[in-house]
Amino acid sequence: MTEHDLGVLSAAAVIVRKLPRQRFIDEGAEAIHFFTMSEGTARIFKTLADGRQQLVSFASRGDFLGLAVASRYAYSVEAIDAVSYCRFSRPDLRALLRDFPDMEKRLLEITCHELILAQEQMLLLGRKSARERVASFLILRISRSAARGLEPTHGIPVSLPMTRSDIADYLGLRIETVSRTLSSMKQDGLIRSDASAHGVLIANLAALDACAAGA
Amino acid sequence: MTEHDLGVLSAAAVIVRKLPRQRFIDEGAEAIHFFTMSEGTARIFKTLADGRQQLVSFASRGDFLGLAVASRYAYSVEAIDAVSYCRFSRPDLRALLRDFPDMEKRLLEITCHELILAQEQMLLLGRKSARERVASFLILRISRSAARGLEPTHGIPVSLPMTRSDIADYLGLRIETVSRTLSSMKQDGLIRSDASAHGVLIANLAALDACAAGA
DNA sequence: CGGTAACTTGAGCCGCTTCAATCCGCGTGG
DNA sequence: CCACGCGGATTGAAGCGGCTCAAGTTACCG
Repeated sequence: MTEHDLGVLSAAAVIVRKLPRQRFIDEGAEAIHFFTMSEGTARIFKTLADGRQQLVSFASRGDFLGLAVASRYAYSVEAIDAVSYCRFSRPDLRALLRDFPDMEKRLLEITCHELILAQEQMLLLGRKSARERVASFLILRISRSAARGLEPTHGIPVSLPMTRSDIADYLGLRIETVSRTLSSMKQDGLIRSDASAHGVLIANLAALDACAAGA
Repeated sequence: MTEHDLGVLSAAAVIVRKLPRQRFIDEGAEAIHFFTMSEGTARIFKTLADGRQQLVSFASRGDFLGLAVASRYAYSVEAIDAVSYCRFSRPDLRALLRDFPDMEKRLLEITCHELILAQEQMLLLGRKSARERVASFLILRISRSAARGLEPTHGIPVSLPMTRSDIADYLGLRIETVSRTLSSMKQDGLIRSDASAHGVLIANLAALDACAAGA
């Protein structure tokens, strides 16, 4: 979603702020609203009866939430850090799509792109080993991390603002496995520690890439 | 996709037939065409370098193939049984969308629905046990199997036209695990054998449902 | 500094995979 | 009509990758 679209949308929408851990979409609830993220990061996830969770994706600025063909939300969404978003009703969305026909095309493009990402994630969840999953995740995160003044001597910086628990729920692993895998990758010189646990430096991108691809 | 849409599309398209095992979309190839399935069943899948496969979905009559935001196909597609489909070029699709504006809305709806299915599958692949996966799969197949003259005394018939290998690749398991799980479900009275390996009868839907939901 | 939540590390276990041996169904040809 | 062959399915035994349970360690915040 472009900055221009966001502008148009926010004019018709209510702006809402949420603190970390607050939930603002509930899987199975009546789908009344649509949302576009304008600040922060949120976790989109599904839950099984006994509490097992699968994180379907991370949402950040520009992402579209509240997707539902039937009248109920297909997933829950919680703020990871401080989040703000635009909220608008289904009738308002319909009006917007009428007034800005290009937006429908864009919406289709976005949804197709999400579907492709979802399929890539199915490959990861169904067929990749723990190490391959973590490698894939780190590579995915490169684009999300501002590469300001990159210094190849130390490695490509990757920020991991979410907890290990979020990463584990995203990769279909347990937190211990994520932690162990990161340690083992440090051992093998693939990555290096950044300050704190919420960031790493990629020391050997080629090797990490090969690992992510399943080689 | 409705029968009416299929009619409109087939008027502008080339109709092609494929025999079992023939591939007609190649992951990574230039995405020149779009496709709509008109007969048979196909496997949509992604592949890793060493041959591991993840089946992303089964395609049958009315399903839309060739999705690609970038210019390359995101997955491969192969015929499972005898398949026929309509093929048309991207410019033709654009013309169709111009001439039938409602089709874009429908395309968006279809894609949203696929995305929701994909997310459900992520939950399955990331968090469900083998038994829960097979239970989920059988329940999913109920709707695909014509429930002609259902006889609750013998169980709800479910047809499994694909091989165990396809099921395994869809569920992120090995064929041996699928086979063992089905046997164990028979043992436990959840399902019964139909004639041949390509069909079962669901004997205890409630229990199977509970299992699929992770209870 | 104290307390808590997040992260790391270790040891043992379990579910799924791997490897291997049948078994079954079906089409083919003698 | 039956023997044969072949691909798919089933079953068995052993191994291993990721999970579970548990004990530290570190980072963060009052």
